[in-house]
Amino acid sequence: MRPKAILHALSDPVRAAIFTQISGQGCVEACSDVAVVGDKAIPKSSLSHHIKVLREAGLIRCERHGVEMRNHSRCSEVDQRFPGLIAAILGAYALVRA
Amino acid sequence: MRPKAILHALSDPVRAAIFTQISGQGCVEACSDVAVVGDKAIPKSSLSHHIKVLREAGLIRCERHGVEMRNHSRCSEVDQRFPGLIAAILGAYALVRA
DNA sequence: TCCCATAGTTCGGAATATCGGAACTATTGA
DNA sequence: TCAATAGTTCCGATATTCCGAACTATGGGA
Repeated sequence: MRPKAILHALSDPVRAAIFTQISGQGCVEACSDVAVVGDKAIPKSSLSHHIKVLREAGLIRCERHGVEMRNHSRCSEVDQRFPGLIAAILGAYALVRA
Repeated sequence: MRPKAILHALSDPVRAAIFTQISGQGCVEACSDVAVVGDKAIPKSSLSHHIKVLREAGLIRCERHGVEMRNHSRCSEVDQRFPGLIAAILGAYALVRA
């Protein structure tokens, strides 16, 4: 869980949106067919890649539950290690979107 | 000045170190020959590129003074727009280095 | 004025990363 | 065992990164 990987992961607006969604909803994200993030259609192979990047950055944890994968935010763990980092980043994106 | 560009710029530890150095010293950075950032030697073409990325992200401002270029941190302007962002990022790197 | 030295940028090619369609694997239910 | 759904891996096209070499810009002499 290094800053480099976290920043790289969240420097992509699509991944930031995915992470926001995972953090907000507590979990889940279907890769099947085409998923929609924000208002953009993402092919499942790309989504799978994005989720891998988020996982390897330590931002989310993935568990297989039967046929589907559940993605959980590791927000609190990251925040414990790097206080305020995630809030500042997601806050910055939110400011732009507003 | 978008979060995407800022995060991308600072997701490179070398650029984060350059930015920290510029923020700390107020300015300056010689591209001539080979510069040293942290304890790593950086060819001047790479350094020039890094500085361009920082500039285009809105993190620094560059002024030519005679033959040399002076780089100033735009930290306070960025902080006004995205409160806490830079502090959180540089803080995260500092935690790792410590 | 002309040339040199120094600071920095741009070019170009090799290495590397990204995106997304197609094929593949994994799991469950019938 | 087969079908359906969820997700991963492969691979080719495209874009990015890195860095040496060539180039540009500025100032200071002779």
